[in-house]
Amino acid sequence: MKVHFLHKPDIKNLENFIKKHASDSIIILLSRCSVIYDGRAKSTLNEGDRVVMIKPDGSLLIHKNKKREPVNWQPPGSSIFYKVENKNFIIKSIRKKPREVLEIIAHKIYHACAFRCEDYEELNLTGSEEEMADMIFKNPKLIEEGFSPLSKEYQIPTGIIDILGKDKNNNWVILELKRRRADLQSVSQLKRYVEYFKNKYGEKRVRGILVAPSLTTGALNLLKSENLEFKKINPPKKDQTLSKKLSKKYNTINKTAILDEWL
Amino acid sequence: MKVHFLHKPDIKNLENFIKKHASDSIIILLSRCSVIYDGRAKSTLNEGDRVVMIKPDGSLLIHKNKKREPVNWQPPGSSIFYKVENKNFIIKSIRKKPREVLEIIAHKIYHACAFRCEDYEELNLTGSEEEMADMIFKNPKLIEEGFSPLSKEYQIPTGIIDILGKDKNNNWVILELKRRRADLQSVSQLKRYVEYFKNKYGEKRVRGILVAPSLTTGALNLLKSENLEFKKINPPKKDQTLSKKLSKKYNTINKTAILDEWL
DNA sequence: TGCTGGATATCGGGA
DNA sequence: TCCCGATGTCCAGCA
Repeated sequence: MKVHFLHKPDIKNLENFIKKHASDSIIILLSRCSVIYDGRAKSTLNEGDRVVMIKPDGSLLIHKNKKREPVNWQPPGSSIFYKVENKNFIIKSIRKKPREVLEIIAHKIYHACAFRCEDYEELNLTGSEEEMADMIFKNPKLIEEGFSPLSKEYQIPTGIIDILGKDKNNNWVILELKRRRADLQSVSQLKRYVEYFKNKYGEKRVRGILVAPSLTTGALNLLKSENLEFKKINPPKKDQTLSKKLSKKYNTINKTAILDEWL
Repeated sequence: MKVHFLHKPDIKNLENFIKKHASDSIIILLSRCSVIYDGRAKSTLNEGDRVVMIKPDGSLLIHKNKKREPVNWQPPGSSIFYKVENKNFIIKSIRKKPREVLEIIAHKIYHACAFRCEDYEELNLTGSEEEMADMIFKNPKLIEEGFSPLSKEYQIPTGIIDILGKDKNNNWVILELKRRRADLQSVSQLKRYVEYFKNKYGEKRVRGILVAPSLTTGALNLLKSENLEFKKINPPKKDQTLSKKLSKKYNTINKTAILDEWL
């Protein structure tokens, strides 16, 4: 059985339900609850309806009816404790380092599910900064004619340079890559690396280039005033399909047709 | 009725179920699905068991059985479409700006819930950077004797200064606050602000102080070499309780006793 | 709407 | 473990 559930459970049944399933299933509780958190910060949340999700890896999420972010949470590795007290179902999650304690006082449980979630597939993502770096390494003249990349992820005391290389005049070139619009922090980062290299090799032999699809106005101004450069490059997106097994299974789905119908 | 649910629903029933509830309820689907995303980046996720959560504000989350983060998602404001095709239930979420499209191909739906989630309470959080700023404004000698804060969130072309003030010798003092261990980026940020002020008011009349509970080694080295300063301060945590109504309702719960029992 | 920086950020990689 | 930076970061506040 993939899914077990209790509708409007008796609180004693709920306790057994969680005891039975929490180790290998995602537990979802539709509940009316209050929440107390104390750790890196500290918070309270008064009584309201929320979705509580507890994963077998110790992650815990409490979701309101809005936003992408959980209102309270614990990261993987946290330990779960629970008990019944005064007709409330109380869940406590403890993270050891840093020490953080989260307590859910569930006044009502409307519905509980346990989902034995079998998943052997990982996300295949394309369009990352790393892929920009690979592309530039394979095709350095995307930056400029005569550019030679020498090192990726080159470590210096003030950080990690995305790509270090030399230009056709043998100047050092430091690239800072951003997959999205670059901002002031991106420029600061590049400047920090360039300054270290200038201290080491002399003012006139080090160039810094910010590589990104675009720049904020503030970033552009700072870049200019610091004599740093900008090269517009978009992160590459590889072609992707779902696995063959899948395409076969559902080969009558015509994605273009779906799109036409919807858009 | 707070909660409606379908166990092993017929796909046609599911369609009606979602049509009926999606506008005012959180929809949770325990499903076996594949996911395609294309937007700022692009991804595929092959068939596996996942929890899908759709909120009335358009947020959409797809959770695997591990980690705090959803494997795929859409932020609030996205539009949901759905339909049945080849015995699959297909959900499409479209975000307009930036344009991002997410498609869930649900091969099986094990269980579906709709939760009319009524929640009028907001999170009360303490221990933020903003509260550090308030504390320093009220009690400036936490920084040093004779420090006078003049402005909070002071905007300059290269960013926003947390606290701008003067010391007892009438030097400008720029504070950069961090609620947690400060790193290289924190130092760069402070340095960026200090450099703007030095250009404006002269080298010797501007000090920069990083205010945080601690520093990484790299941050400390950079701070020293740039003649910036460090002041160790922890973010304050206010006393908090759940609302009176609540404490009254559950006044027999003794939190200390709970802690003793558990820890 | 764009810009800026905080966040209980989370997460992964490297030393 | 600490350090460092990416993230489809999300999100609020402000000009």
